[in-house]
Amino acid sequence: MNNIRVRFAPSPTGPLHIGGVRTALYNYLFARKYGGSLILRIEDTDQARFVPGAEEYIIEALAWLGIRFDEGVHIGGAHAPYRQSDRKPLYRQHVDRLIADGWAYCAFDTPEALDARRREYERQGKTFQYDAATRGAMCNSLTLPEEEVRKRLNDGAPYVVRFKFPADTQITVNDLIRGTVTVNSGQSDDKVLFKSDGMPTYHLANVADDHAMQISHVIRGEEWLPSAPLHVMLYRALGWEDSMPQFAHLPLLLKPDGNGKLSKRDGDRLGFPVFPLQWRDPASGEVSSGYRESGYLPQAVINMLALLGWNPGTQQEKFTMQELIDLFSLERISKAGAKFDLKKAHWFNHEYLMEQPVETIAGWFSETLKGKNLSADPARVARVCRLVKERVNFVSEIWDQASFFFVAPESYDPAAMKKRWKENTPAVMRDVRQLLESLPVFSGQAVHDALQAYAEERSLGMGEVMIPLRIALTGGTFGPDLQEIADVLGREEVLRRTDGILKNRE
RNA sequence: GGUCCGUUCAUCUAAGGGUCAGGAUUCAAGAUUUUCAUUCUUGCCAUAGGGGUUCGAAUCCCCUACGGACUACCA
Repeated sequence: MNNIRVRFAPSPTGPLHIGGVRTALYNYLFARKYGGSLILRIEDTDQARFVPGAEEYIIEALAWLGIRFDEGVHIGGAHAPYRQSDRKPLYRQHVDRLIADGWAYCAFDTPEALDARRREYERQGKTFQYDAATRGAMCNSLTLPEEEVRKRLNDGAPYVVRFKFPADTQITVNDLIRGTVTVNSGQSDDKVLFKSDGMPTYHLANVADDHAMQISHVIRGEEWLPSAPLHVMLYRALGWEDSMPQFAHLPLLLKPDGNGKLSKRDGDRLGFPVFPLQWRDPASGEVSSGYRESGYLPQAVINMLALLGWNPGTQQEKFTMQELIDLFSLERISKAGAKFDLKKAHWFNHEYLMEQPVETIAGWFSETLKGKNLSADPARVARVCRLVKERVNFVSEIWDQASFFFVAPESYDPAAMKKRWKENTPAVMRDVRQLLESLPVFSGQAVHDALQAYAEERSLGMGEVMIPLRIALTGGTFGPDLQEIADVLGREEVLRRTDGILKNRE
């Protein structure tokens, strides 16, 4: 119907981090909003950094978050293959054409030679750059005699292909978020397009594939802005300028503490996951936590990420995926980097947790119980969840709030005892015990009424009666309505715990 | 070092020349409650600095400062 085609093109060098997830999300929202297509392309041109399992991880993580693709390495499509290593033969022709047209050349300098050259410049306080000014002094097809070049190529000598950046032209990149960015070509070095291992570099592969896959908009992180002029030049050199995609460079996600862009290594150092899913590094065995395993709901992660660098201009803060799709626009993406806000992430999760049916929450909490070798009637678990859910941000916190429903307290909060367990309390508790035992019908309401009557009769504050009982039942001064607690626990257990605390204080 | 990008409360951000600079999160206080939490109410807190342009600037321009990205045969 229309020609909006965008892609998310991660490199399988490890787990995706939330910055990457946000890039994927924005691409997804943009595609959906305009009825376009989203493509998942795997950019694995660096064989040395390939990490097994990373591709599967990326697919699973995005699926968990509800980001769906129309074409991609995992589902195929009209432009398959979608993995760059599988597209290897396709790149060679572009390189050959660039060389033939004088846009690129072969360079035979060894990594060691380049290193030496860089060090030499450094000694003189300068920075070496392989460009129009220096390429004439290097070992390449521009400086070597034609015959020598042919000989080296025939002999299979290792070489790379470099882009021949013009010495002095203005290159303009039109960015949908930042406006016009102009740089002089003289600032750029002759980037390697084709490596000695026969694989293209990111720059060539990216441009070639975006063109082949008819990508209309390149929405990617700001770290790519400096190389965007090269990409523009590449489109021009390959004769594709007319169908060049539009660029939108997203602001970076920053570390919440100090400075700098959020990176994979920040991991759990800062108290929040940087990965959508838990990741176990296959080489080191090191485990990094994920949002999913930490108890975040995918909707919360999506909502939080969507607002890190974008907003609809209204005061609405909570959005369904469909609302995000309807509201999204590239124009409303901010230019400055955004710091991750842990507290707000918690708040979002709380909000979405509250929206879940109690049965769902109870289902999750049952797993926690199972893990502790506790079993309970589903109706009872659901009831407990209903009582405590508003007090937590994560399902994992329910246990902290509700363990006493399943296990009698083994100790009593010293601070609470000090403050609330008075001299006359044991006597009061013995009366309370008596009262509850003789209740004709035991219910939360009955307990409440009986204690209220007792307090009035003895001219005691409700707190003097209720709080010690609360401590007896829960171990501290926290938790939901005491009447509800008593009701769930039942007479037998309430009496047992009352005895328990009295015995403990003797 | 060089090139490019950026800069509104602690954090995410709104206000695209004229508003008491708004909202959310956090934090604090109050109310409520038998506890804690929730909830409700209130409060604290910002246009980096300096120059212009203009009747008028958070908004446009310049300089400075600060921050960031990039500067590999990595993406």
